[in-house]
Amino acid sequence: MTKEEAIGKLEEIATLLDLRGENPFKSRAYRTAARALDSLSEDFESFVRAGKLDQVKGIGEGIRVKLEELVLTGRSAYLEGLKGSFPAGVVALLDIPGLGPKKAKILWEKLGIRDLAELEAACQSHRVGKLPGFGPKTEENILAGIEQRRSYAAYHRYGDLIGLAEQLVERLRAHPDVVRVSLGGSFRRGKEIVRDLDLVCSSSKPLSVMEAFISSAGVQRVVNHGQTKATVLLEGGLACDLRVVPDWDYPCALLHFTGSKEHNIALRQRAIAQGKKLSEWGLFREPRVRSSDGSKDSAAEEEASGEPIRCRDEAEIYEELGLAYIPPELRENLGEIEAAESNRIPRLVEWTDLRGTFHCHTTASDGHSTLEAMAEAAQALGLEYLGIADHSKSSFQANGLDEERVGRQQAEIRKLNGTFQGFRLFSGTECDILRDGRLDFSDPLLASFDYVVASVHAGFSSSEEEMTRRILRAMESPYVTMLGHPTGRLLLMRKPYPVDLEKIIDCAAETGTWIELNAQPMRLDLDWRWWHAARDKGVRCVINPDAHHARELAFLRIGVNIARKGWLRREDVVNTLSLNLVERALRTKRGGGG
DNA sequence: GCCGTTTTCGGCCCGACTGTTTTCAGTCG
Repeated sequence: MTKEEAIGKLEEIATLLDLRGENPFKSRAYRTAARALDSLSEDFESFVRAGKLDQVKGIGEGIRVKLEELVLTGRSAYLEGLKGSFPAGVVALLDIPGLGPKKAKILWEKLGIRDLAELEAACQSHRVGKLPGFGPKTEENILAGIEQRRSYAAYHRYGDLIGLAEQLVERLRAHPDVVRVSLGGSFRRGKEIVRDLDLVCSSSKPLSVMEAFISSAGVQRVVNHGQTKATVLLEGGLACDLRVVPDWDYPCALLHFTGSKEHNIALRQRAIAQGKKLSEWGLFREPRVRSSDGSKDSAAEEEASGEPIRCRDEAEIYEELGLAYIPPELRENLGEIEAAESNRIPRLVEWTDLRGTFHCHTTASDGHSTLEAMAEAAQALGLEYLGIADHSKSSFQANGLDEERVGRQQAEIRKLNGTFQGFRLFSGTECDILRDGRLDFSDPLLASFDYVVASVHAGFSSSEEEMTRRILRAMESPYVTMLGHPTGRLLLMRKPYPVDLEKIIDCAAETGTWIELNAQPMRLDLDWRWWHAARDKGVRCVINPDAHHARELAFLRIGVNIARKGWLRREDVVNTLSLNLVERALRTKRGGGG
């Protein structure tokens, strides 16, 4: 049993205890224990087998015994007993916003509701609103929550699919009959939300590749498959399409299946204007006029297509159309074709351009890695600096730091900085923007940090005017270096709070406040759609992982993808600056030179 | 269920918001 699996089991126990209405501190103990395991750096299984669990703070006699059973036998009688006391679907009720363990328990006990479908029916027949503690508004909210869940179910977050997507490509690449293979679709374009995965590969033996694909591990169901095309459902219901083409068709197939549709349409129109024809089957010169019934039979189409123009890769197709190469992230028909025409495609920022980052948490607030572990991980990634920005005191739920603990952390950072060579920790804070736009710390305390990330964590229900005023006021502060996750959205979970982003962007440009591109896969906030315009107004972007664990520094890569999608260049991203230059940049807004 | 100690049991993170209720419980961050 891996550590991650054990953590999952502990959390499952905690949830089930909540549902049973047990002492809330008991379930909290299981969650605390799960967090304690998460921070463990040693090899989990040997650690448990060596009987070292009792050294871990947060794991006492009771949980230790259950963990040992889990590791030695792979199961837990206690957990199975808990599971047996509820239908499996009851746990899913907790996914509906506004439904916690107490209400879910009432629904199950009083109305016998066992899953979301039954809950929906009960709300529609107004049986829920009659329960004590429930009312018409709750019924409405539950129905809206179920609807939202349904509409999200078909989508997946980019960040959640990276591992799986890369694995699929590697597996195909290793196949002896595969010549070239790539991901396509919206995933290749770096969209934050994707519906399915598209794979394109070239081979002279498509059947053998197809067979390998549909029988590979992780495929739950084969929806359909022929000689060149297959659709399968992977675990979690994610659909994955594979196209296999002869190698000379590969560039056009990849271009076609990468999209976007709008980009493809624009490219085709351009081809037609040049007396050419572009389709998934290839690029052709002097196409014959299409038959009047507009039929799309592929063989007939190829025959009618005219003389093929051989292109070795996508770049040659663009070249043939008189365009500079357009990176997949930009293929949304949002000006990239015009830019490619006049050779104005920017050199987009790359992961290796990053020299450091800000906005990371440690065990001092709600992070799971220590200051030392974070610094170590940053150096292992080759970064020159790392900014620590734990929560401020108003974020009780996140164990925010008060003035005294801030002082201690700053001292700790100074001490650690004395031990580094060519690396520096910056002392920052993720300071709450309070309801009236004031900051959670006094100016003198804010001045003691190297930088300040200002973020909204509460009062999401303010009107757009209030929220905008609140954030603008915070940005006016000379101590606020950057605005954290500007819209507070959680992809597929929570809508952004209402805020006038144009005003925020203008204010950022005027005050010299950086805007964060929060690279947490759930956030990816500010959205890529705003960055091109923000950049043109002179706003600087800072890509931050919002890491709560040392391994989450890797989120930076996802952030860079989104920055690329937002047309950002190296010079638009502050944390591509070297340590020396970034030190000056951090002082600029405070009037300290730079 | 864990921790720390007043070493045998009490405290465990807190405040705002929503929708219910008519003074507050449940949920959320």
